[in-house]
This record gives sequence, C-alpha cells and structure tokens, in this order.
Amino acid sequence: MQAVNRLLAEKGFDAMTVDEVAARVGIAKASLYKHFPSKEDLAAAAMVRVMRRAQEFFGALSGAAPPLENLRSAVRWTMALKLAGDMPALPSQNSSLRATLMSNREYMDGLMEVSDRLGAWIEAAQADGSLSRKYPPIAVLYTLYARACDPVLEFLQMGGQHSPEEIIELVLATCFEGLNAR
Amino acid sequence: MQAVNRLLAEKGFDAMTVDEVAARVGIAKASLYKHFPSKEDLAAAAMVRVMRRAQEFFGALSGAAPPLENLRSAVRWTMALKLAGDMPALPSQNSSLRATLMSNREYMDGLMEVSDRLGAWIEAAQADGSLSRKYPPIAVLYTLYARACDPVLEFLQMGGQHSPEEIIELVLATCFEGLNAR
DNA sequence: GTCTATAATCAGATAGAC
DNA sequence: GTCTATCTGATTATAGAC
Repeated sequence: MQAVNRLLAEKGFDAMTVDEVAARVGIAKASLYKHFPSKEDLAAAAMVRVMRRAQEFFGALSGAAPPLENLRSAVRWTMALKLAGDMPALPSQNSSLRATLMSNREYMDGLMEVSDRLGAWIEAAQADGSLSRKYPPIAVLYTLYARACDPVLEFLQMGGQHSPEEIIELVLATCFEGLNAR
Repeated sequence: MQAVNRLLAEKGFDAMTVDEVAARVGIAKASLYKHFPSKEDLAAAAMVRVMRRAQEFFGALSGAAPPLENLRSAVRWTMALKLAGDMPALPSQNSSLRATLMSNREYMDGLMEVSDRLGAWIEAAQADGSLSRKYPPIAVLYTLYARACDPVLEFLQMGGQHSPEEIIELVLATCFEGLNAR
C-alpha cells in the first residue's frame, strides 16, 4: 500500500505500472494479483487508505476551535502530505480508476464524510464572518480540495528556496488572503 | 493540431493515443508519422501553438492599463481557454513530453517571454500597492500559471450551476481576493 | 502466498506500395 | 502524402508448479 501510494503520487495512475509496484515491494507481479484483482483495485485500496487518514485527522480537529482554523488545519495537513510525496494524484477525468473509485463504497463514504465536515465548517465560517460570504460553499470546498493537487507546491519545492513549512504557509496565505494587497 | 490540442485537453498526453488523433483527423496513423517523428513531437507542436496564442494575447494587452488589470486579463484568458476545452494539460513531472518540450526552442522562448511579461506586471503591481508585497514574485507567477490547470474550473462546470463567465469571475475572485472576508 | 513462464492486448513506430 | 500491413516493446493479467 505504501509503495502504491508513493507511485501514485510520483507518476499518477496511468504512468504507474504493476511491474514497478511489484519491484518496489520485492515480490513477483503475480503475487500482487493474488491480493488485488486489478490495477484499479490496487490503486483504489491506496486511495481508501489515504481517505481514512484524512477522516482520522479531520475528525480529531477541535470542535471548540473557530471553524476557519479547522479549515486551515485541514488544508495544511493535505499540503504537507503532498509535499512529503504521499498524496496520490487525483484520477483524471477519463482514467479507468475513476469508475472503480466511484463504485467503491468505502471511498465514497469517506469522501462524503469529509465533504460534510468541511462543508459544515465552511458554512459556520461564513456565518461568523471570517470567511467571505460571496462564494457559494461548494466553490470554497472545491478550492480547498484543489490544494491537494496544487502544482504551486511542487514548483516552489523544486525551486529549493523555501522549506516545506514556508511553502505551506505561503500557499495557505494566497488561498485564504488572496494575492491582492489588503 | 486542433485535434491534438483537444485530446491533450481532454485526456492529457499519456492517455492520448496516436490512433485517436489519426481517427479524429480522418487519416491513417502512418500518415501522421510522416509529419511528426514521434508522439512527443506531435504534442509539442500543439503546445507551441498554444504558447504562441498566449504570447499574442498577452502582447496585445494595454501598456497603459494598471498592471494588476493586465494580470487579471491574462488569467481570465487562460481560464476561458481551459473552460472551452482548449487548454492542453500540463505534462506531469515524469512524462516523456516534458523532456521534449524543455528542449524545444520555440516553446521555451515563448515560456520565457510570457514569464518575463507577467513577472514585470507582478513587480509593478507590488510596487503600486495593488498586489500584496508579502509574496515572492515567483510564487505569484506560479499561482497565476496554476489557474491554467485548476480543477475547480471543471468541477464547477460539471456542477452546471454557473455559466463559464460566472465560473471565471468566481475563481478569479478567490485567487486575487482570497477566501477570507475582507 | 510466492514463484516462473506465458498469454493477450494495446500502442508507438516503421516498411513499402501507390 | 496517403494507405495497408506489420513490427516491436511494454503492460495488464493468468496458468500452474511449489
């Protein structure tokens, strides 16, 4: 699972080969196929694992903290995962992985739970005036999700001028405070 | 070129097959290979074409307008291209297309010119106080480039609740003004 | 559960006629 | 320049022994 996770993060589903996974784990490819019926199921298992970790982390966030702070923490966690090379790339529109994931009960349930939790924080943050009320909550949700695959993170990482923590705070600021002067 | 462009936008380089390109154009695959030595070169030609269109549009933006307005216009144009299905997906880190593009003189020259132009507007906008001075210009540049592959655009488009113009203004606002209330 | 060996398929690329 | 036919290699998946 860990190897699959890394490979999905490095190259994405299409470019990842089952041979690579087997080689990295150190077993024969056929052995892998005894555990997972297809490449899609193999990848889906890794995606489910990440989703579970997200559920655990988001679930442990304080109910007492301001909703905006919880949102920021959630996004920070997500970006840290990506910078560490542990965030599997989202399946693109036409990938065969997409269909498998959408029919995966555990994955979809996790996605729903995470979305509901973030959605509640978003509405609470708009209600308490910390988050702008001019955006539809769903647009805010998408914008936060998109930080999980933001190429700005890897571009800045490649530049080598900033630590992971600096990169996270930088992107977090552009996301919540915007590029304009305040 | 147009067919390649669409396919790159729809599925990305790896998932696009030369057979599809040939079928969509209505000629045999071998005929395609008389014009382009490889799949990479085929895709690179399409990328060069887009880069030229960007150079033309950015070059025509007013020298008299405030730099921030030029930046916003540039990002609007880019997002409109993506929403229209004409923005080829960026080659991912490990794609073989990346190497071909990086050794393509015309593409790299175009990228440099565009980056220089946007970079100058960014610095001018920071100088005139419209853009926040707390971000390194390179981070701002990356953030603007990233709008070309922002999944929020297609998510909102899939939702069917907003027109392309509304989507563009929405994402433009989150980008420049941020999610926080002002 | 793991292996070697192999099937089956797909996709990039080429040969060579017209 | 275009075509049909084919080559070549990579990749998903399976057979069947241990």
